[in-house]
Amino acid sequence: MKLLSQLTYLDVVAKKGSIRKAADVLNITSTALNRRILALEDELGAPIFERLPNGVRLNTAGELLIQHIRKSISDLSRVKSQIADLSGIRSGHITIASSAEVAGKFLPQRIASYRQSFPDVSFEILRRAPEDAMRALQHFNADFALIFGAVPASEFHIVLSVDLTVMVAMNAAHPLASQEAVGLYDLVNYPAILPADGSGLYDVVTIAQRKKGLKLQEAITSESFEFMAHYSKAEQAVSFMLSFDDDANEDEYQNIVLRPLRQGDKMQGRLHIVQMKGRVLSVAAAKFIEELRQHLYKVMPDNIRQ
Amino acid sequence: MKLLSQLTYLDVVAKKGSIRKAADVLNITSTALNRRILALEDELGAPIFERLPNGVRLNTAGELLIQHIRKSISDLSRVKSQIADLSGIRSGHITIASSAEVAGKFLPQRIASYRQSFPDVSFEILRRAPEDAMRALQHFNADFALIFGAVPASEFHIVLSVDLTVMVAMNAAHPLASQEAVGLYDLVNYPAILPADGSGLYDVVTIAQRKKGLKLQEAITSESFEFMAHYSKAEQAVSFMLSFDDDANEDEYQNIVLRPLRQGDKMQGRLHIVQMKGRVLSVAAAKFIEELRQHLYKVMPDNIRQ
DNA sequence: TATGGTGATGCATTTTTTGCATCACGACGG
DNA sequence: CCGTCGTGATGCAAAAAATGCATCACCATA
Repeated sequence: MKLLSQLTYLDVVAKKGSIRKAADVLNITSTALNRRILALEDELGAPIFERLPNGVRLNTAGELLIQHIRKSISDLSRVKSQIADLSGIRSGHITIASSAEVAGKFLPQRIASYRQSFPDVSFEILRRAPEDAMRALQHFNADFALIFGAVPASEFHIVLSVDLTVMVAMNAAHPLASQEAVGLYDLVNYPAILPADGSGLYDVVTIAQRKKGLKLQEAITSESFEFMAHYSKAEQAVSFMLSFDDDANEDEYQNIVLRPLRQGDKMQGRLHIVQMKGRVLSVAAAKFIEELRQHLYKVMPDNIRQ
Repeated sequence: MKLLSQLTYLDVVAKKGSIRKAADVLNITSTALNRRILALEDELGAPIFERLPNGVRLNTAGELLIQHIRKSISDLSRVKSQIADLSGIRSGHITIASSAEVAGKFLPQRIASYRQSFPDVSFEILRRAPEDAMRALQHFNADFALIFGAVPASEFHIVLSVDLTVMVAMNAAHPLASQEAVGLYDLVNYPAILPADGSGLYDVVTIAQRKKGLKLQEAITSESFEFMAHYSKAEQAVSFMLSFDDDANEDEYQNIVLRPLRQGDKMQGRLHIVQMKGRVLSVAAAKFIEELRQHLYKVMPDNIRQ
């Protein structure tokens, strides 16, 4: 497409840090790309990139420009989506930066449900720790983010927040599985599988330990919640997952059961649906968020905040 | 310039309502312009213009797109200004939509003062009634506006407000000129030169008349404050002007004197410096507003609001 | 010191854009 | 009712711009 090409080129070069590599990705020769950059710098009257021996890097002017370009690209695709929507096409593309805690289980179901109504909308899920998810928003690499953890309301617009309860996940044959709810102190007797540092769930579990003055056996740390769940089948360990449904205590992973913590030991964290302040979402994205909102209101109306 | 051309073309066509006329302005043939539009519509997959027998008009999709394009143009020129500022060039262009009440006298002095520091910054003044000034902001035809009258804070960001006192302007030989302050009831004896309907000053004067239950002799209505001032020299009439300086009672138009209204008869209106919500101003424009602010604080510190 | 990577550049080629002439359509006026 | 005028659309040739190849100069690294 003509409108975007010039903008996209710059974006790719900035990301790749090399004109030749960017040209490779863009399926043009480095000569053409190089000359576009030179022409642009000439037009602006100032260089955009620093030339390093091993490539290029944005200078201050470039940082200013690329910020505008990324916003422009993002806005333009939104406008395109709106225009398509006017024509009754109902197509579009939604990019979501999501914390791992929700990317695995909650999101797929919601997307599938949404795509039953709008099969021409495509999705892209970026699995990002909270900090990286916010960066993706700032760089317009994601339309919105699902962040489990703290979000500075000064920089971002929090569309919706929901309190999620941490559940203890374990093998069905686990000694604690027979109890309806488990105590935090019981857990110290078993190896614990903890989420990686930087994830919101890690913070919640860590703070809970500190508050109760106890220490779990950190047997395994993993970035993958799928791994955590499956590993629980192999060893009598305990791990942690978020509950999106107050009823279901059984996880979709066979033989894994979820048990709540006892009253007083409950761990809670907050999931935020976040977008850039001042950003206008595409029709498709706005509808998807509306679908998320309605689902959450239906399933856990008491946990909604804001 | 390459980046803007494609965008500007659309903007001009939308404004002219005719491809041929727009092509004329842009110094290209209508063929080239027409084909650009066709190519763009092809790329978007939807028409942007309605074809009428006597030209073209934006359709809904076009309205969406042109809004984005105007914002893009405006943002890009801001970025350019910032980049130029980085290079220490301190150049730029500032477009101001200004109520007539301030465009004539107050603004020129401020601009001249500013340009002593930054001679490479160029200015463009759009003389607009409040409603039109706001429209100019929304269409990104102006960086900011000076509006004398009410501004809905929900849609616009009011950078600064200042209360301005209405002065009575008259010939130096006018019977009322000997008084230090004139009463509103005195004015009914003389023909009055009133600003045009739609201007903020007209509203202020009208409301004051209504409140006091009196009626001025509306001899002349004019959109031009210069005309009003000069006409006062020719006839023993009274007109109204805003005071930007609590000291000076003499206007720069020879033989015209300004007299305040008596206590209790005072008429006041508010001048707002307004920009679009969410809009980021260019370095040059931001500095100019800062200059305005500092000047107003110096000259009339007690009248500043917000 | 040799090597492999980087961006810049001259020149021929390809692709794109532009302009002219012309068509088809609809409004307006005699 | 028909001619005139202005509008946007389009085929074709010319002009302009972008591209690709080969090559240079530069620098880090081995």
